[in-house]
Amino acid sequence: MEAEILERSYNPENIEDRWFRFWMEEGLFRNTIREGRPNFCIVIPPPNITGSLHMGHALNNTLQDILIRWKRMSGHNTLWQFGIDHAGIATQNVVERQLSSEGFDRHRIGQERFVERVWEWKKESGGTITKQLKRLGASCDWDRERFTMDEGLSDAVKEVFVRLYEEGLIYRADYIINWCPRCHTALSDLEVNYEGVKGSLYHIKYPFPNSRDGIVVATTRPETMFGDTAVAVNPEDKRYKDSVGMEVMLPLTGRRIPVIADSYVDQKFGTGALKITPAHDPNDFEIGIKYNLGLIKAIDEKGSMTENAGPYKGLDRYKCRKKALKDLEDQKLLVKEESYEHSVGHCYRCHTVIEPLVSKQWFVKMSSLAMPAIDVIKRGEIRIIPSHWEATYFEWMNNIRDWCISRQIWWGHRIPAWHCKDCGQITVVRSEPGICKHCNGRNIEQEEDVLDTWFSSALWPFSTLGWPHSTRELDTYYPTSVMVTGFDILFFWVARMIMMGIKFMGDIPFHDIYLHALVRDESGQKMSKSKGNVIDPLLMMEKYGTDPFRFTLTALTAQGRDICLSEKRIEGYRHFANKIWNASRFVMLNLDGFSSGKPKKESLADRWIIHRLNIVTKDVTCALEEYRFNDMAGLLYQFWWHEFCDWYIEMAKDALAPDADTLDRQAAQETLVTVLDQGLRLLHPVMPFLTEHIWQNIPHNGKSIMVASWPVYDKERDDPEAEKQMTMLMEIIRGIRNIRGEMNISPGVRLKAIIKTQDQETGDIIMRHSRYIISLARLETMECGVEMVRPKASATSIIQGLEISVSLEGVLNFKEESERLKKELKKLDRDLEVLHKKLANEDFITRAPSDVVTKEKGRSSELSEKKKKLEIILKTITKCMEDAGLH
RNA sequence: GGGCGGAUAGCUCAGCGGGAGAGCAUCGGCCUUACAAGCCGGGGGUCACAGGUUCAAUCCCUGUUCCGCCUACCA
Repeated sequence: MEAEILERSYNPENIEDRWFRFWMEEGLFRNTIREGRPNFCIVIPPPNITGSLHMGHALNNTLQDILIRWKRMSGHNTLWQFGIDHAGIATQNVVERQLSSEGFDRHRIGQERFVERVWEWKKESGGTITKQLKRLGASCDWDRERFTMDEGLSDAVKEVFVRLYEEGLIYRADYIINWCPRCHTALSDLEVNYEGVKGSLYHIKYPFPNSRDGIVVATTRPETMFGDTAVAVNPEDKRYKDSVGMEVMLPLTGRRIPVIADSYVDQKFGTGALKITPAHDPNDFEIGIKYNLGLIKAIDEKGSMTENAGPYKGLDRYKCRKKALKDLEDQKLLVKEESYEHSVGHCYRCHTVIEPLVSKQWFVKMSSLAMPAIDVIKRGEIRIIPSHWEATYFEWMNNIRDWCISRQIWWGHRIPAWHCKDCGQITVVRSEPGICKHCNGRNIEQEEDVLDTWFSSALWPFSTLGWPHSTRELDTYYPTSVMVTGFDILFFWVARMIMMGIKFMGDIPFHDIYLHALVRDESGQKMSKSKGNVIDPLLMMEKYGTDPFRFTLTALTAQGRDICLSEKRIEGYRHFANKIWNASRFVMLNLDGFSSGKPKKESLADRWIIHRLNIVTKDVTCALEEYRFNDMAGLLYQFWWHEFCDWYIEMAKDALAPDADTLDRQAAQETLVTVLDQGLRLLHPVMPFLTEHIWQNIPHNGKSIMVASWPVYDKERDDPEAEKQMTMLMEIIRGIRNIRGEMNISPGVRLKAIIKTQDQETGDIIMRHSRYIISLARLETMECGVEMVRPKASATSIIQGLEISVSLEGVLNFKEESERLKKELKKLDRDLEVLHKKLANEDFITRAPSDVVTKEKGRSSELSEKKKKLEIILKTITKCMEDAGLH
């Protein structure tokens, strides 16, 4: 690749697409397995086929990409397994909508044709999210893309279903389930969102036969009364003691139902009498079983009333409610209506109010699967990060309920079960059996229901690697390294993967679970289309560049905290990208005559920045190891901007000047290239495009920064002496700049500085590096030594025992300077007061650790010393003011 | 109802038993030829409230208030 001079400023447009293509063409994303290397594997949380990239995806995949790129550079065998989820209900909804716009519905074209239509749709629109993830720079092994509905994964699904069925862990039963009347399917408990809804609590009188008296029940859903099979009261309830065992008449239909007593009923709620509708309420269902009440279905799968509702038959459930209430009122049986807020289940896909229904469905028995999945977390075989999610996990797993896995839709894995019309038995096998296993009859039909999408997702960590076949990838990468996902699907997905992994692979699916936060808007609101507060990641990437966008997400990803994203932050980090761009540009413009090699003459600044680079390498690596993404970003930001750019580059300028010593220049060039190279590598996982582009244009070895080695901390390169000396020089420079700033002296004015040291040695160090101070503090001259005398008309700072005076002959405003010193003294007094109090405390001296005491004593004497010096200076200033007649 | 998390600068957030931090915003001074998407400097906080533990608390414990979130069968 030919080097090019960088443009004057960072412009992401021209570089992102280009380098992504380069990586693809070079096959750098591809998983390569080499013996003797550690393995690192992430299976992607599969995006929905219907999806397009939102902030959650952007965050989730940025973090995964950071980990994968880091491990790839560290020399691991790496696989980031990509794939897509068929999203049963969501996809079916999309295609149904399409059909309806053409004037069809799915029942008219039939299941087979419908499924074909979905595949057609997938071919056209299914690739959207893939393209978008590539735009984000995701370094998945794109050649290994899998789809939950493809052949291999479907085999895995069948295999698992059959084995669970054979073990008795899958069963079919009549049970109360959550029914979505719009999607026309059963849903698992997790797929129902409960929301507070303002409704009413209706008090309805159920009369005794041949009596005007009766029992008043309270309900939020009067339309379900046609399915009532009893009225229940608390056995302790004195009001109803005599009624238990009697019968009441169901209003509007006149059917008789018994009054029963059960302690489940809360005397204090409503009227203390509860209507029992086993076919339409999960609790009532339980009570129904307990008392053998039978099931009367009043509402059908479309949400309309059944013949059991008598004259209301065929009415929509809400229309029926309205009409029934009016009729009850006419009959004076509606005793009271009070407004009441309660929570109502909604379909998580289409937001329709869920109807609890009794229906024949397939279930997975969970308790025996859950137990080992609890243990692996307890034993620490799988770590959840941040760990506080463990409690939530245990809570759910310990109270786990059976999982309803059948869905009455057409898009999904059809349940591999065949019903025999002759003997009524079920045959569950891996492939079309042809005959009934029980009676050998040929009159069999496959179950129409399909499986919950999460059933196939639960197998994801091994099905994508080839299971049930034995493959090299499966051998190498299972258990995978880490699962990176949002906490919102901890139960939906993560827990189920653990259970299935243990069950079918005999091993955990991953070692770590990193649960990241939700991305919210800047005021902490969940982003949603209806609120109109969504920030579109694609728009952000276009506007500010992918790298700054990724960096922003990374910098905001603190463990256990939600992310409040504002566009301002992205803009800010674009400035950071520009800074890196320009620092690199500076280096490239100063490489005349550069030849790589160990410098013969290192300056203090060279030693210092190499030392800092080494430390940052250690810290960044450590942050990654602990999933502290925000710390990683912060460390890199600080190092690049405030150490490399603000200090090292400025200090190197002298050495690069045309008239500078050749050896100095060589050392500076070598250092600049080294820091740039290593600094870019450290940054690459977060900002892949920018770093690749720059890296390709500086002296480098290797094909791509993507596969350049990850920098390694080397204890030998620690240089605490350089750090110490630089810190002192930096503080001196800051001290002089501070005076300039506070005194409002323009940067154009060159100053004279006089530094009085306490010992000769320090003076020598300062003099040896005076060029840094002269240049960065913009001095004309600098003198330094033990014997220095402060000029009368000068402003002074005390730093590390040094008395730094800036001569301001003729320009010093004595009043201003005395104010400045007084301010400084006031601050000192405050600090000293605290310290004195502490040191005067006998308990502190005796009980605090001795190093703390020593430190505080040292600080105290340092500050006292400083105070003394400042007071003397203030005195002379005051005297000067008096002499000049100022007050 | 149960559980979890949060309350730190104007904003968004780190930190966490011994000297209150960052980015952005703000104010003052600068076109100092890598960068005005920049440089230099400044101001700004009883670390929600009340107790307790400790030589020492923003940090640990208890309680209160307010905000999120998860979870649950009160009709």
